[in-house]
Amino acid sequence: MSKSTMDEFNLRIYSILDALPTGETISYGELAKQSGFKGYARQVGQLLKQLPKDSALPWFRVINSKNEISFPIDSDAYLRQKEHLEKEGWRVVGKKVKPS
DNA sequence: AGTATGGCGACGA
DNA sequence: ATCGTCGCCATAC
Repeated sequence: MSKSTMDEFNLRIYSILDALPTGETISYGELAKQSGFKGYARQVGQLLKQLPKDSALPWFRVINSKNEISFPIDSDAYLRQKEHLEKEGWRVVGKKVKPS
């Protein structure tokens, strides 16, 4: 993947994520697919992990295809994501993100 | 150049 | 529901 292609990829991911409605979630793979880069789920993860902690983008609305938070249960990141999701009406049991 | 490591995903057992 | 195994692809050594 060339550098310019990557820039394009990043922009699309940001754009889609920015437009993702409150109360909704999306998977890494789905994001990748919608951006036109099917199979780039891991790259989505890589991109999101470099976002500043106070980013305006709803990074926490991105979970894996099994509807789980992709962080170790005891990590800080896990907790932060859980808080956010619950604040938007989800119930988080372990790693599972369930509708309330 | 080869290997390990991820905020992943699909499928089979 | 859970655990392996593979496939996937950029990054870091």
